[in-house]
Formats: sequence, structure tokens, C-alpha cells
Amino acid sequence: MKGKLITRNTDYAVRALCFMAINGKEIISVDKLVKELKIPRPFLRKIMQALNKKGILQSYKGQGGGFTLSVPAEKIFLTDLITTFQGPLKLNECIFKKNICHNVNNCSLKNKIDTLEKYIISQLKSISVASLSEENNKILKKEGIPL
Amino acid sequence: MKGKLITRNTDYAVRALCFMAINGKEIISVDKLVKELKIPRPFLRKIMQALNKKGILQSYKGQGGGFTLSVPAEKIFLTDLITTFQGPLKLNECIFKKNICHNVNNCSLKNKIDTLEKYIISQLKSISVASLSEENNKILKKEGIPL
DNA sequence: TTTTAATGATACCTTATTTGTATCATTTTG
DNA sequence: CAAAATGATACAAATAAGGTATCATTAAAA
Ligand code: SF4
Ligand code: SF4
Repeated sequence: MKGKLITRNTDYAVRALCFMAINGKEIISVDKLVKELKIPRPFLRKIMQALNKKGILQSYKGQGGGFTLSVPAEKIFLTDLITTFQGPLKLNECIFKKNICHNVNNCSLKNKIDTLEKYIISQLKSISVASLSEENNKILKKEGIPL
Repeated sequence: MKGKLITRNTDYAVRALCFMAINGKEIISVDKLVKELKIPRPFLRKIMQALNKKGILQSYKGQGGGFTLSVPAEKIFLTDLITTFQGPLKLNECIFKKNICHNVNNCSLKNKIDTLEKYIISQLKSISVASLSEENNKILKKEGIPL
């Protein structure tokens, strides 16, 4: 299956935000993140700019500039990232208009997928950057891998 | 979001199979389905051929030919259709190799998505063509819409 | 036995989305 | 003013989705 739930920019964003969460309120530049995480620089820049526009990051221009989290990591959820990059979370775009598919309003396929979708969204909403970074942190410490 | 759970060929397949389920063991040609369901003919042909190869349909060549279900509608599940057209159901393709992303084996993002994925698959496995066609049938009857 | 109406196989095409790259303007610090 | 950062934006390549076209094969029916 190619239609992924988590696309690459969301994944990159998670990694970047986790790194920032660990480093407290320090201003982090894209340059730093690129060296740390090995993500294509122009792509990561675009990602950070999008997160800034969305209000998740605070940007600082000029020399010594970069980004900080403008929302505590506990309050940044996977849904926020996914919607930033992929638009509204809809897994079940109904493809027909009423005149072609007469049962758009009570199709049981649609109903079932809609129900599943609601559950998926609720799950994604419950996953915060903080929880991701904490867990990874623990694991890495346990393995003695330096951050 | 564009990364859909149900793509168009799966949706078309559901509609075609539901129609066939209603019509019992009758051999149905693509031509008939096209007229009935208003799906682009060559595309539906490709879909039916794929379902035939997968063993879900039985094909009959020559004049008067077409397809029948080779599996009872109760035993055709959404997962079967999705995997036929979209390959293995993987919502969380991990994008890095171990040497880049050192925690592929215990990344909590991956873990959480994996868990969610298992739930989604189990749900999709529980939805059969029979259940879809029955429910739609009921609704259509209740509304007095002729099949 | 020839015609006709169906599927089998397969190659191609078009569009949309994903995954980037490149450039120049703007801002801030030293 | 120069250097080092982001802002904005246009462009480009790779992949996937959605769809078309063609010819070969098969089987019923005239
Ligand atoms: S079949 Fe159901 S899901 Fe598909 S287009 Fe019609 S109403 Fe929507
Ligand atoms: S961050 Fe987690 S999900 Fe993303 S590539 Fe690394 S291991 Fe996989």
C-alpha cells in the first residue's frame, strides 16, 4: 500500500520537534537540525516554515536565529502535523456525486469507513510530540546511545 | 488528506461485487456492470481481471461470458480488495534504513502507528461484501428505490 | 464454419501527489 | 556593512493513481 498515513514530511517534523523538545527552550537553526538528523536541508526548511505559519513554531530571523517550540511539546499532536502537511484528515473521500452513486448518504461502506476514521483520528490526536520524545529518550538511554 | 484508505478501484470493486452478490450465481458481463454502475469500461475490466487472478471471481470467456463470484460474498472482505489493488496493507512504511535512523526497531512513533495499523486491519477484515450489500439493500428497499 | 461477443494480457497515457531543489528578498546580530 | 539566519515562492523530478487502447484468445450462436 502506498497511500500512507504518515508521509515523509510528517515523519521529518516529528524527528525535528522531538530533538527540539529535548533541547528545552534553546533556539535551534535548520543547519543544526540538518547536521543532527540528516534531512535534506531545503526540504526541512520548508517544513519548519510551515510549522511556523501554523503556529507550532516560533521563528527568529537573523544571525543566531532559528526556531523554538511555541507550544509545549505535550500539546503538539500527530494530527496537528498531519493536517499541516496533508490537509484535513479524510481517509474516505466519497468519489461520486449523488446523481451517480445514489446512496452517498447511507452507503454502508462509507458509514463503516467513517466510523473507523473517527477512531483513527482520536488515536492520532492522543499521540503528542512529548510522549514520542520521552519514550525514545528512555529507550536510547537504556541502550546507552548518546543523544 | 489524499493518502486514502479506500482508493477508487477498491470502491468500484465493492460496487461491482455487491451488484453481483444480489444477482446470485448469474454470470455478469463487464458490459452489464458498466451500464448498471456507470464505471469507465476499460478500468472496470482491469479491476475484474485482477479479482479473477486473485481468485475472488471466476471468469467465463466467449459469447454470453462474464464473471461470477468464486467465493461466497460472506467471505470476501475489504482487506482482500484493498490488498488486490494496493498491495500489502501498510500504513507505516518506515522511510529510513537503520544506519540513518538508529531507532527503527524501537521508535515509539513507529510502535504507535503499528498498533493502530493492526486495529485498522482487524476492522477492515471484519467487513464483508455480503454485509455491505445486505445493508445497502435494506436501505434501498426501505426508501423504495428500485435495484 | 464464420461471425460475434465476451475475457486475457499488456502497453501506454494523463494527471495528481509526493518529495524534493533553487533563488532571491528580508531580517538580525556583530 | 557583512554574515547568518529565515520568508516567500517558483520550479523540477519521481512516484502513484486513474484511465485508455489494442490485439490475442475463447466460446456460443447463427
Ligand atoms: S459506493 Fe459508497 S463509498 Fe463509494 S462512492 Fe458510493 S456512497 Fe461513496
Ligand atoms: S523516526 Fe521512527 S518512524 Fe520515522 S523512520 Fe525513524 S524509526 Fe521509522
